[in-house]
Amino acid sequence: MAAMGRTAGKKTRVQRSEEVRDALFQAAAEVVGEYGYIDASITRITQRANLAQGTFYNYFASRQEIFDELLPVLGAKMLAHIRQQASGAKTFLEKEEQSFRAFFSFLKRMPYFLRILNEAEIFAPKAHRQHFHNITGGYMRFLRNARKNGEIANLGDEALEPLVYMLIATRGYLALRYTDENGVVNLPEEAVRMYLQLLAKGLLSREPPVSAGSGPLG
Amino acid sequence: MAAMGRTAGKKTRVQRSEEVRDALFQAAAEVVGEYGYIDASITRITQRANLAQGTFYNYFASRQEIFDELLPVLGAKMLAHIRQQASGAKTFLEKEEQSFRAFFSFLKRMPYFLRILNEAEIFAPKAHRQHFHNITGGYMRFLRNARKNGEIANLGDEALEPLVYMLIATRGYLALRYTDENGVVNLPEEAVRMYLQLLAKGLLSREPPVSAGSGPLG
Amino acid sequence: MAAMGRTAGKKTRVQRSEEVRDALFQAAAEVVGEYGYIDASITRITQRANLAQGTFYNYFASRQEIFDELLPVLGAKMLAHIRQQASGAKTFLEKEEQSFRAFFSFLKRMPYFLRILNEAEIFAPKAHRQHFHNITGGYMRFLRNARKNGEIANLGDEALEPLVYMLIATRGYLALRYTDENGVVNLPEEAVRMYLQLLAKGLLSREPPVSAGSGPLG
Amino acid sequence: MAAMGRTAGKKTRVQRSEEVRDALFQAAAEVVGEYGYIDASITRITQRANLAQGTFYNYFASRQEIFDELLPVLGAKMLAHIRQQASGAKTFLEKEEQSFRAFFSFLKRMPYFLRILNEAEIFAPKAHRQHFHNITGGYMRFLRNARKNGEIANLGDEALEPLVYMLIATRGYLALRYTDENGVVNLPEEAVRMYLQLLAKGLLSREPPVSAGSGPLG
DNA sequence: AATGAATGAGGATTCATTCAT
DNA sequence: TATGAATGAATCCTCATTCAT
Repeated sequence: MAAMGRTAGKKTRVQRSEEVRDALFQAAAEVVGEYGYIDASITRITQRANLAQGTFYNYFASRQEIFDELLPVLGAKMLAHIRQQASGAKTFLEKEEQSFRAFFSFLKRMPYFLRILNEAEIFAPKAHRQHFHNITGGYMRFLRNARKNGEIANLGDEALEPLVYMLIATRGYLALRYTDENGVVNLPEEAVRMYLQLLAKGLLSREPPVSAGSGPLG
Repeated sequence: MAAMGRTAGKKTRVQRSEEVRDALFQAAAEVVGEYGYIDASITRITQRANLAQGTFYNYFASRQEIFDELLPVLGAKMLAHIRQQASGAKTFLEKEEQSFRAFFSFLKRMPYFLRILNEAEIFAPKAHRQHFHNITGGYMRFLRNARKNGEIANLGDEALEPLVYMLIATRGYLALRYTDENGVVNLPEEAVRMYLQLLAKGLLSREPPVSAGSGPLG
Repeated sequence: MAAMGRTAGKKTRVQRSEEVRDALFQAAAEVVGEYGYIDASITRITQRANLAQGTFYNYFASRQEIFDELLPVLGAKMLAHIRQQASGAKTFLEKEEQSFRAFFSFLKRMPYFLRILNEAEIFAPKAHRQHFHNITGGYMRFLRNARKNGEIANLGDEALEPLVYMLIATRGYLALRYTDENGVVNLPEEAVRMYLQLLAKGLLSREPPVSAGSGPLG
Repeated sequence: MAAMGRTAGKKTRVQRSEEVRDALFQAAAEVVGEYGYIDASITRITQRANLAQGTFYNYFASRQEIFDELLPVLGAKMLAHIRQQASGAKTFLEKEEQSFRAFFSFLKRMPYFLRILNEAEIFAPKAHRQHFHNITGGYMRFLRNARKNGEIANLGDEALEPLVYMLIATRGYLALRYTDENGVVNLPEEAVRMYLQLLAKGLLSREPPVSAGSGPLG
């Protein structure tokens, strides 16, 4: 009995501890998503978690520490979501489309992720670098594979890397562009089509041009 | 002669005033470039400009005011630079290349611009929106023109807009990627080629694929 | 017992909190009394209370907030004191005398009250208005009562109101007049007599005048 | 001719100097009247006078200096006005009435005076003391005279002095009471009557009282 | 482990005053 | 003498972090 009680107690204690930590984490994610890192004060975070200020420091050494944890944890969830969504795709383009769409469906489910991701570059640069490393690494592997399979042009790794950045950049900016004031993202189909067409065929028409005007920012 | 003297004297007064304002502006740009908006304190800015703290408030009503001025002013310089660099290009692709390269050569000349631009989204959101509006507007016009001339595929405006975001996003992320710890940007030629190839032909090989592996983030 | 202990512990926590708040309040009252609102900086107040500056903001949202609290709290004490002192009086004139004297004996006990009261008109206008409202309201009721009882002349409320202002004004100015450089008030008996005589009989002699000189400010 | 010119020039210069000084003084009076001493910044004062900030210090050694000058100068004007208005009165009570009314008619003409007067106690205490000394001195002489003439009761100077304070206090508070939010004073006739009745006969009814209620602030 | 009060460094801003022109 | 820019001291307030209970 006593043993059981102790065991149960210990378990409960660890569990409880994890629950508190999770509550803080979740609160931090929401608060950062709503107010941005800059206004994500310990007060706000602990209030949202229904805890006292001091409790925070039983679980995280500093404000920065929880900031640095946000992106890795949520980024992993994002990757898992995307993988799962894209798992059924066959061809290179199909996979691209599925994972492209999955990124946006993830944002729909976790509206605060976009802000956490964007602002991390400034407020959690280390975490941001790490996240990018993960993302680009995975993407590189995917492209190398497609290259090996002859699905995409035979490009060197030096070309593939900037390409990866382009594709990731694209997702981020489009998300920003199509997020409304309530933080809800709504990607138009045209954008998906355009993205895929760019990948598939580029932009140029097959017809000879008529004449040239001014430049892109001209 | 007396008139000249007076004029000269008055000019000097106004001139000095402008010089001080410019010094503050320049100091702010550098400090924000180095430390980010968040750590760009009035103390730092005025110290760098060799002025007393109070002097700042003779020229700007608040810290936010100078923050809000940074991007518009420097953004205009960027546009001027790009236009000038791309002025000789003839075809759509040439213009894209020139202005693409010009963006990076501008960053070489003004290393602090990138950080000012990136962080403005958070710290000077109004200015950032305006800047984006300018940039995307110009880009749209350019693409419409190319479309009219038959240089690019006949896409609707609903497709053009996401495209613009993709292209701008690309520049920003590549700049980030190829900026070293000293803030110096160094874009490899491979990246330029890749960018242009994507625009010109897309990614797909003309050969039939062998098989498909995992997805892009897989 | 455990319950008692817990209760006691909790009490102590709350108690200490109240002690600190009181210490800040008391310090603020003294500092304002000595230096005036304008020079009652947070630094001075917290130093006098032996607390860190930041502690102030755990108890008051702003400097103005504590300023706004000074008069209501001390004003209530003044009223309590006066009521208590005047409780034994029977006739209208006795009551007037007792409460008149009580005002000054209160100032003896709380030398800083006078300055807090006077300057509140400028630095805590809302509180000052409220205080005046309280005071004049009570005075009006008192006078109406005396009127009903036939103790004083049968005057309309339109006459009573300015009268109330006259009587209150009198107290304030006499306090000012008879406060020395150390902030100690010392009302001469002659002043009390004069005050009561004015109320009782007015100024005029019952003899016919000889002749008239210049005016009051002549 | 040259001599005349020089003389004229010199005169003009002195005149001009005085004009500027007056303009600053007038501006200060208005600004203090509108915003209070605390918000009467050099910037505001000089702006209202259409002069540069620095010009102020050619005429006054400090902000405090002009503050200290406000009340003496305007106070003298007030006295002159009252004397003039009350010059025709014959009896003690007539003189009181006339000068009482004159105080309020002066405030009508110079709405900013009341605030300057009231706040001077805090922001120009020396000037305020001096002003009070002047006022009370004149009032004392007036009362002594009336006493000598047998117009008022035969009171000692020790009684007369508090009396003076009561009467002056009365004016100040009634002015405050009957000034509307636009700074316009409007004294009801009832207040004048009450004031004069108090002086003439006091408050008490000639009838025996019925019973006694609570005290004045009870 | 939870609490929440105490701390104090740090930063923006104001404004009287100085001073070179 | 008029100007107005430069100065820097002074002050309120915020908030991450510490620590006693």
